[in-house]
Amino acid sequence: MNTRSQPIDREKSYHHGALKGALLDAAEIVLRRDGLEKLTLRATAREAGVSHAAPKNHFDNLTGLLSDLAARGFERFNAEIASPGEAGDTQIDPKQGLREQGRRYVVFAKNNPDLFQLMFRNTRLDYTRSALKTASEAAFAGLTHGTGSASNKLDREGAVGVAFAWSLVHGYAMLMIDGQLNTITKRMIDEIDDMALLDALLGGASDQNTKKGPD
Amino acid sequence: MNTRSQPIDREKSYHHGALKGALLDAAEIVLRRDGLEKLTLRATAREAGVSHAAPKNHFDNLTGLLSDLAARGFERFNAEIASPGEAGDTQIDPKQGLREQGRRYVVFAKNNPDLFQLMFRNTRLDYTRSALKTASEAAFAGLTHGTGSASNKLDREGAVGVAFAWSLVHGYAMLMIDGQLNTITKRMIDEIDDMALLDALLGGASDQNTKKGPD
DNA sequence: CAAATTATATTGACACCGTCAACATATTGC
DNA sequence: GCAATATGTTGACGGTGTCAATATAATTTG
Repeated sequence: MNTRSQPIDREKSYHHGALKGALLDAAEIVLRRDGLEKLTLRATAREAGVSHAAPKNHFDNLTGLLSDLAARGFERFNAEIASPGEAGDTQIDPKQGLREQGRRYVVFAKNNPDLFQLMFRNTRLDYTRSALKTASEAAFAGLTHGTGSASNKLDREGAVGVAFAWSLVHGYAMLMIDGQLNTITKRMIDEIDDMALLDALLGGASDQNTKKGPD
Repeated sequence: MNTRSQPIDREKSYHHGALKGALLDAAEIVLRRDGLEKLTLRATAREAGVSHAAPKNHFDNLTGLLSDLAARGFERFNAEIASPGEAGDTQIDPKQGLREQGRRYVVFAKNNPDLFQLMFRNTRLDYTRSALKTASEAAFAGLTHGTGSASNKLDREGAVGVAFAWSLVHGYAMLMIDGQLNTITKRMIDEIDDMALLDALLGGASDQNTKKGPD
């Protein structure tokens, strides 16, 4: 209770200060530690050390919390997916860039499986919420940009290209997360890593000894 | 509802007769009518007209009910996906057959979105349950068979082929179900149907006037 | 500076959920 | 007919989201 200097010291103050951010942090912890199923309003409040109804003031309801958390996810997603060559626009090979972007897509899903499912699973998400709306739209715009269709309008060929690339990596990520990909890798003569299979799948014949798996 | 001549008259009998099947039927109704989120043990029992704890005798817990329901889904899935040319083995063109199988995959997802998500979403499913185990294994075997890799063991090329085709259609189905595909179709100059886009995506240049949509 | 107002957090209640134990009833085997 | 078993019901528990009522902090206002 030694509150001094700063406006509030937290710890034991009735008011928490910036609770919204703290709740999102707490939700992220719960999501990563206990999984998407256990991510509840009350668990989040518990993790943040506040009462069970405190989140209502900041998120209205569960959908609000999940949506804002998904928005955070899309921001990270954007930062990680956007090819470094996109900012500087110094691409060596457009096809190679697309492969790299697809690889990052799957890596993100592998490293953040619960967050990934939260972001792309429709249920309990409100895409009209400003935070989620802007972040997700930026993500989708980035995807179309990555396939070469920079314009806002897509012709038939461009749409097919985007849908093709997106479906491929998204399906791979989902099958991988849900464990169904094992039904393939387990039947292989010489089992290989998830990411190695992805490289073989994306690369055509990019690299032969794709035995690396830097998670 | 006027069942007679049968062993029990239902309606008001304490024992229900074949409750397990009736519960699965009820669960299917709830799933289709109220969605996967609302599919609960109690809602199923309510729909079947029995007490809230009745399902426990037949399914142990919620996982049991969902798993058995998913098993039913995989059986229907198998019946619908397996190409008619597979039994008779009278395929015109293997590539054409694969396209047709992929199309059926997406059509199944479109017609049974909640069931599809139940089947392929890992959470709350127990794949070691005999019913689900056999049905799902049959489904996965059918998929590998469809891509030409009939053997139980997959070489590198075969595995890549299966993973490629599966990821493509699975991703498309998921993006379609979750509504994210709209971000593509809405940006198209001339908007087209989900299935038309799929045809263009799968077919390469199979058919030009793919405007049919027999749902 | 004190009072009024607003913002924020707590408490308690409600209906729903899955799950379990205790009980009641029907079916089956002897 | 009676015991044993299978099946269904009832009631309880702790968990959940959500809401209304309350309490407290922060801010504005006079």
